[in-house]
This record gives sequence, C-alpha cells and structure tokens, in this order.
Amino acid sequence: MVATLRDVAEHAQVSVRTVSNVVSGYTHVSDKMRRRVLDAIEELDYRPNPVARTLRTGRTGVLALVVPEIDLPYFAELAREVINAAAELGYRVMIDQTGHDHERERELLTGADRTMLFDGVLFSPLVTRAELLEMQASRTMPLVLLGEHDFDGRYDHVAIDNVQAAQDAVAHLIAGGRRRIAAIGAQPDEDYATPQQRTTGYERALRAAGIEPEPDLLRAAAHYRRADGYRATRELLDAPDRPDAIFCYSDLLAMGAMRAVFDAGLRVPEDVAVIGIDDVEEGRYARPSLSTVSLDTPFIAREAVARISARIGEPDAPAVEVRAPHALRVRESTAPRDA
Amino acid sequence: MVATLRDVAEHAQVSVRTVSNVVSGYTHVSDKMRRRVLDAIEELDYRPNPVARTLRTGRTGVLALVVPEIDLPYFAELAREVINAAAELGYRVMIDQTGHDHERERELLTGADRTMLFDGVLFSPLVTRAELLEMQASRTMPLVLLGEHDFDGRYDHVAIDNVQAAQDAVAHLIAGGRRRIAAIGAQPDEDYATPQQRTTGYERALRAAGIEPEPDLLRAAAHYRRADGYRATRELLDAPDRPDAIFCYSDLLAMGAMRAVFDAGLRVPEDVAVIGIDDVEEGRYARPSLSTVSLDTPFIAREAVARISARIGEPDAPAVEVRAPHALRVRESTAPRDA
DNA sequence: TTGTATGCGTTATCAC
DNA sequence: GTGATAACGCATACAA
Repeated sequence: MVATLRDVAEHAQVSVRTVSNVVSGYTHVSDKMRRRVLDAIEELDYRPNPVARTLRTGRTGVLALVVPEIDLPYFAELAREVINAAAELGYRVMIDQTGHDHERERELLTGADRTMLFDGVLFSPLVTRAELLEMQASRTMPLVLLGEHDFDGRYDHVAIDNVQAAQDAVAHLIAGGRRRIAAIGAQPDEDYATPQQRTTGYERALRAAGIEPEPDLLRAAAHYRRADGYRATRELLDAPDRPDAIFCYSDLLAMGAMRAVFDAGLRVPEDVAVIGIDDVEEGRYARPSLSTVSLDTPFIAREAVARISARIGEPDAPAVEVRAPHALRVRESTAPRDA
Repeated sequence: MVATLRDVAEHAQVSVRTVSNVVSGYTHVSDKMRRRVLDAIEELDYRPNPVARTLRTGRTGVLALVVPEIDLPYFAELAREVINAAAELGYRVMIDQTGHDHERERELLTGADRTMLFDGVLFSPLVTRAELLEMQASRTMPLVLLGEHDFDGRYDHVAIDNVQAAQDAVAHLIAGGRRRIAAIGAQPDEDYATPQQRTTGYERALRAAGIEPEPDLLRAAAHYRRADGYRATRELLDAPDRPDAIFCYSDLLAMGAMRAVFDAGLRVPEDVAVIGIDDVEEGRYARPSLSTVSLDTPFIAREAVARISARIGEPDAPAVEVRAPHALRVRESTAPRDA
C-alpha cells in the first residue's frame, strides 16, 4: 500500500515528529536528519495524506466558487482567473453551479449541504435575493460576494459600480445619437440586486439626457443567455415603434440581440446599436464587434481570493468592500448614427 | 462549536455506533432509536464531518476534471455537464487547469501533486503526449480519458472518432464545391493524438475527392483560441493562392478565422467557407452561423462519469472504450458555392 | 533539536 | 439491535 508518516519514520530511523517537521518545512531540523528523512521519503515514494492533515488542522485548502452556470462565458473567464489566483495562495477551487436554483443557493449559503469541505465560499450569483443573504448572517462559513453591491458592510464583497457602469453604457448610446433605447435583462422579481442597479443606471442616463424611460422598452430576461437576448429583441422589433439601440445587461444577451436584429433583416449598428456588459472575448470577435463595459475580471478574481483568504485567517475582522474598476469599450456595434 | 457524533450520542443517550448507523442510513435500527437520534441531530444541528468520513473510508467523493483552460467554451460546456452528471452519482468536481503546461499535466497524472484529494481523474486534454500517458501506467489513481482515442485499450476513454469527424467536415466542404481547402489546428509537436487524427481525416477526405493535400494549406495553431485562428487565417489569406475554404480543429479557431476573413475584406461563405468542430453555442449565434461537427457533450460527460465511477469501484476491470456519436451541423458558414 | 503520546470525527470490528 | 473501542494519517503539546 501507500506509505505513511510512520513508515517513513521507521525507514529513516527517526521519530514521526521529525518526519512531520521535514515535510511541513519546519526550520529547526538538523541537516543530517533532514537528509535521512528526505531519502526515506524518496525511497518509499511517500506523499502526505491531505485528508488526514485536514482533519487535524481543520483546513481543507479548498475554496468553493458558486456560479449560476459555468458555461456562461463571463463565469468561465472568472473561474479561470479565480482558479489561478487561488493556486497562488495554495488553494484549490471547487465549482458549484446553482443553475438558478434558489434551494441550492440556500444550501450552499447556510451550510445545509452535508458534504461541505471548503474553507470559504466565493459567491458570484447572476442575481441574488437579499433574503438569501439574511440566512448567511447566522453562519460561520467565510463568504465573499462577487458582483453584488448592495449589502452595506455586512459582507465582504468585491464588485463594480453597477449603476455607474450601466449609466456609462447608455450615455454612450445617447452620445451616438440614439433616442429610443431599450434595455434587456431586468428581472421580474424585485429583490435582485444586480439587474436593479443596472436598471437604475439605465434610467438615470436617460433622464440626464431629457428622455423619459418607457416601460415597454425595459424587457425582462429569465436568464442571461443568448436565447434570452434573442427572444427579448424579437419582441422589441415586433412592436410598432422599434428602438434604435439596445442596452443588454450581459454580453451574452447582446450576442443574442444582435443575431435577432440580423434575422429581422436589420443592421447593427446602422438600424439598431447594441451594447453589453462583461467584455467577454466572444464579443471582440463578433461581427460587428460588441461594444461593452469591461469588468476587469482578473482584478476581481485576485481581490476576491485575497479577501476570502484574509477572512479565513481573521473571521471577525470588519467586512471589506472592494470596488472593482470598469471601463467602456467602444467597438463596432455602437458606431454613431451619422458617422 | 459544531456538534459531533459523540455529542449527538450523549444527547440522545445512545452509543455513537447507533448514531452513525442512523446517519449512514443503515437499516437495522429500531424506530424508537432512530427517532431519538434524529431529534438530537435536529436539536444540535449536527452535520457529519466529510473529512473525518473520508479519512476513515478512503473516499473523498471528489472527481478531478483536468482541462487546458476552463474558459475555452467547449471545456466550459463539458465542465457544466460533468458537474451535473457527477452530482447525480454523489460526486463533486474539482477543476484543474493545465494551461498547456506539461509539467502540470505530469503532476496530475502521476499523482506527484501532494495535495490530491480526489477519487478519480477525468483527463480532457486539448492535446496529449503519448509519453505522458506512459507515466500513468504505474499509477493507481483511476483515470478516464476524454477526447482521445489512440490508446489501444490501456485506459478507459470516451471519445468521438476524430478521424471520421474531420473527414465528414471536409467532405462537406468538397460537396459544396470547394477545392482549395485549408486546415488550422495541426500541432508542431508530433505526438499529439487529437490534432493528428483530425489531420488524417482532413487528408483522407481530400484524397477521396482526388485532391492532393498541400503542406502550405495545413497550418499549426499553438492553442485553440480565437486569436490563433485569426492569425493562421491572415497568413493563409496573405499567401498568393488563397484557399476557398478553411477547416478548423475547433469552433473557437473558426470564430477567429471568420473574423480574419471579414477583416481582409472577404465574405464567408461566398469567398471562403469555414467549418469547425465542437458545436459550441457561440457558433450558432455567430454571423454567419458556424457549420461544425457536434460532439454530444452531455453524452460524453455522462459516460465519462459513469466510467470513472465504475473504475473506482473496480480498479482492475478491463479498460472500456466508449465511442461518442458525432454529427455534422450544416449552417450558414458553408453554404454551397453556386447556390 | 528530537521523541512520545494524544486527539481530530468517523466508520467498522468485535462483543453482547 | 446496540454498545464499547480501535483504527484512518497527521500535527502538535509536552517531555526530554
């Protein structure tokens, strides 16, 4: 079978204590001892059992990254960065998909899941009910929120300024000569933070330009997938007075929206301008390339991992809010009206 | 602190053995005992410690999914399906990115990684060196290969027929009236299985149509990202005698290829037809929509998880090869020449 | 600096 | 059917 600490100790004629010291990189070990132990380890092909170590220390070295669906490009790109950032701090990452299932979210947040084996949770919901977070209040599992921004200092979180990001996007459309600007991505349910904030930014930009928001131009999207953007856009184009621009709450929605515009025999950006949020690579290669608001995912990932790591080390420290930068990326899909 | 089995036992006035039986769903427990235990569990909010359980049983309930980069859409979609399929069998999934790093691949394959804590590995490389797999021969970690197909019964694997898939794609181009057909995705290094097989299929289709493969039309791609497809396509278009069709070894390469064609002032499919492999959702919404070979990812994922689960249960059973179905998806990017 | 002994929370082996 | 108890492999308090 596989060698244990004890085997190594016997083989090297030293105590388990010494072997453990060597393995854990403890400094106060004489060179000759270390040599003997290292040789024995080599010879027996010994590897520490991470499970036993965890049982003893109480730390698993695993972080959970909770996302709606890992194949949404934004979350895939986020996951990539999180996994890399976590690796640098010695953590591994377990990905949990909630699939928009609130029950699953609740389990993860409250620790009701009987199989939890991580030191902390990075929770990056597409949309979160405030109520869900209430439940977490009682729990002890370290938690960092990604992408949310409305929880007033009760939780660590790293997020962009959603209101401002949306406002920037819409202001850009207005600057390009658009007046009938639709928005896709509102959520029917009221207590979702992210879409609400984006709607706020959307309306704010409109009003700043003297345009009164029209309820008919604000469309819901069940999820944030291409099909949802496609569907919502068809509805917008079928309506009597069609928009001349569409602001989508995600790049994926925007990809669906663009395709719907083409299928209706119209052009982007000539007839309808389209802009998204996320800046996923897909949009940069699309035709036309997609204007969007870039989220600096590597920054978010690095910061999130740093935060959860700090939280694990010091559970009772005050919550930290990190504001991630965002930046408008102007591309072909929003070329000005009369250029 | 958090309650343990012992606490529950004391509270319920029974032995730990009985509590353990109840928790593990053991049948031979009297109803009154079970009731008492359940009440105590409820009252103390007891949850089994998965780490302790693992130390005892030797099984972690975790599977590793090893991919080059999780934000390559094909792998993201695969991961999604694998996570779901694994959950149905009671497994969780840890994602490891090799980042095309052979050293990292070796660690994962040989178990040299000191922090391994999974019951089995699902290895889905973009490209694999045969030599790497040699190393695994000595190891005991259950392994299932995804997407590879050339290892003659030594390992469990589930894969499509890469040669046939490539051949189908290229035959479709030929049927559409194309003659100068380029291929993007060959690997400079010779012992990569997947690209080699696709090249074989490409050449076979060409010869079947009486076309002699031209070395200049077979382009390498370091990785399988959009930028690689873009770069290779530019080179092809800059050459004196440009191709009238491009077969890409991945959809992502194809997305980059299409963009490069447009940027060169040419049209897809009129001037250059483009086809990929993978059938990721992005291609279905692209303009033009991307013809491709569909890989039935849900099937692959389900089958892979079933295989690794079986392998874990019976380490010495003979290796199983599962052939996953593939299907040509004809879309706009390969509309016939004279249609 | 190194050795000995205990316990982390389970499951499983033995008795009863 | 249930109770006591020995591992699982490691880290560390305490001794030497």
